[in-house]
Amino acid sequence: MDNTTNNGDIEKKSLNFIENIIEEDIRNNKNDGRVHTRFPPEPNGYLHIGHAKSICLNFGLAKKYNGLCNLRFDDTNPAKEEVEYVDSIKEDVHWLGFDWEDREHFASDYFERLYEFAVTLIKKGNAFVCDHTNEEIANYRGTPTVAGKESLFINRTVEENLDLFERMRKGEFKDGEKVLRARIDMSSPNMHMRDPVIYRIRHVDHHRTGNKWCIYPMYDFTHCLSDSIEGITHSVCTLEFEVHRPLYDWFIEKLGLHHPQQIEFARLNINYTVMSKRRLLELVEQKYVLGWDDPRMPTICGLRRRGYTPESIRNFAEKVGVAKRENIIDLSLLEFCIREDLNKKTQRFMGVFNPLKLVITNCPDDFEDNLEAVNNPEDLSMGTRNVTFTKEIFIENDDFMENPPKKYFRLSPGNEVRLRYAYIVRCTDVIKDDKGRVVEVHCTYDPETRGGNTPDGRKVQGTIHWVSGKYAIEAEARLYDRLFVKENPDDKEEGQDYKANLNPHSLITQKCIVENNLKNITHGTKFQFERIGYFCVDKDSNKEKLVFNRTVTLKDSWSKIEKK
RNA sequence: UGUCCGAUUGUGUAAUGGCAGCACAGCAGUUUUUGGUUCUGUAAGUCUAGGUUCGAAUCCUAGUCGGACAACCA
Repeated sequence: MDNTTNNGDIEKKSLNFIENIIEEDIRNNKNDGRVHTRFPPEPNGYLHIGHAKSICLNFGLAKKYNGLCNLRFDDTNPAKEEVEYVDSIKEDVHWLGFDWEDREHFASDYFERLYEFAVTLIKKGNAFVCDHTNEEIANYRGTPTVAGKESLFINRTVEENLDLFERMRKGEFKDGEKVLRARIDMSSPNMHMRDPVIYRIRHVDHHRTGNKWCIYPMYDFTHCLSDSIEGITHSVCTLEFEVHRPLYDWFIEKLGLHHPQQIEFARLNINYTVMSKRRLLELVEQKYVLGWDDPRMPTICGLRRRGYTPESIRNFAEKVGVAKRENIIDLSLLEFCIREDLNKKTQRFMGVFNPLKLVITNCPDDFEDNLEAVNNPEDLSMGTRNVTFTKEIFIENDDFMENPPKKYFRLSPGNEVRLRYAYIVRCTDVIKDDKGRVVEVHCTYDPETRGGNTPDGRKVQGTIHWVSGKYAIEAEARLYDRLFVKENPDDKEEGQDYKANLNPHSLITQKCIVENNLKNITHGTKFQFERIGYFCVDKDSNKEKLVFNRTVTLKDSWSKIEKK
């Protein structure tokens, strides 16, 4: 793709290594220049942001090269798979913004054809039925440095194998009694080529085929053939499948089928979180989090509930790049992507999280003033709203200091501060309780500064947010932070596991008081509390009780200054 | 002590034998009725050793470091 820069030069946008391969294939008219990818999840868990990278890659490649991308469920292990997961996966892929149209496939749809392929392999002498136990097979396989030994059943005749395989299908044998194996090379340095099992007996109902089958094909056999059946051209997967590629190619070649090219890239990792299905499942099952969609989880549904947008995740997937090198992405990049998106899109509101009462002493008790507030300074077309100013208001506790350090721009005794969209006030008195804590601040307001303007041109450094004591409403805020305290959750003491690094403060629930314009806000709405962060309305929210999730804080350069 | 893969600023990612660039993070400023945003500037990198070449991050050799592989999981 060519981009024109400011000075009119044509700049070649750099390609990742997969795009390079594809463009080379197109130049060579391989597959008649067709590009067809697929996203092949196993429905045994919820999708996470690592899958999002793969989804964006596969669908993105198809789109970029005018090709197609299929959604295919790799559902060959009925013991672990459920419809619940199928549904959530479809929902998440759609939510991310991708459409597989009528190309929704299941490996289980191919069971009959896969069976026929296995029969062909047997007939060609490339597969045999083996009676060894699980344990024997493992022992015979050898180790990466020691060659394996051939199965005692490797020399069965084609007829015997055919008969046995058919009887396996008919259910004449118990689980584990027999398997079908590919006949390759027990001394291969690649463990996957040491006569791998391709069919096993499992008398278990499958979520789609019910009790039709009691033998199920293994991944290596199923995946390449499913790709081939669907006419996939580029089969993109993660690095750990690199050693499987010779097997992938072996099945395709032995059966003489359309040959997709498997290409491996490095999976996504992000610091301060975990990304394996096993661990995410563990966090859910052992109740370290509240569910798959807990906003602290790196799952797609968790990020969605947290307030992330599909655009921000797609942009993130773009920014992390695609390569073969192992990588750990800074969480700050993800945060950058969501801030960038929400900054442009969301309406601003004011809310106070740690309230301090502020009384305007020079106005009447029933003073009320409706002030105009800009909804989004980044997008004036989003209009304005009214906020009501009253004699008693609340400000953030942090926005007042009795003995402020240098460079503190907010309220302190004798000093002025601007109340956002309202007036400039000067602190005249501080009321304390018997323990010496500040419980109330008295100010005078300057009526000439309505709207926060300074007609006299005077400079007021600080602007703080506020809510009316009379009109503000209460809400629950759920403040989320990183799930783990360590960048690498595996960085742990001897004898502990990664869960010891769970952040005890990853969720803080607290009350806040917010402007009453938020009263009728609906589930899913995203907005910014000025000077605090981006929030969204949680699904637990209702008319009686508003619940807001903090998606991400605003960048906070004051905290850096403060530390110095 | 096997096979395969990888190694570029703190983190990612480009440069396809010809000026090591971009983003995030950092730092210093600018602008600002959000200590947000914007804009500007700045520091920081080719794992090591040989070789090929006029010229090497790129090609070759050896080493070092990291990862993957020994489910009837995917």
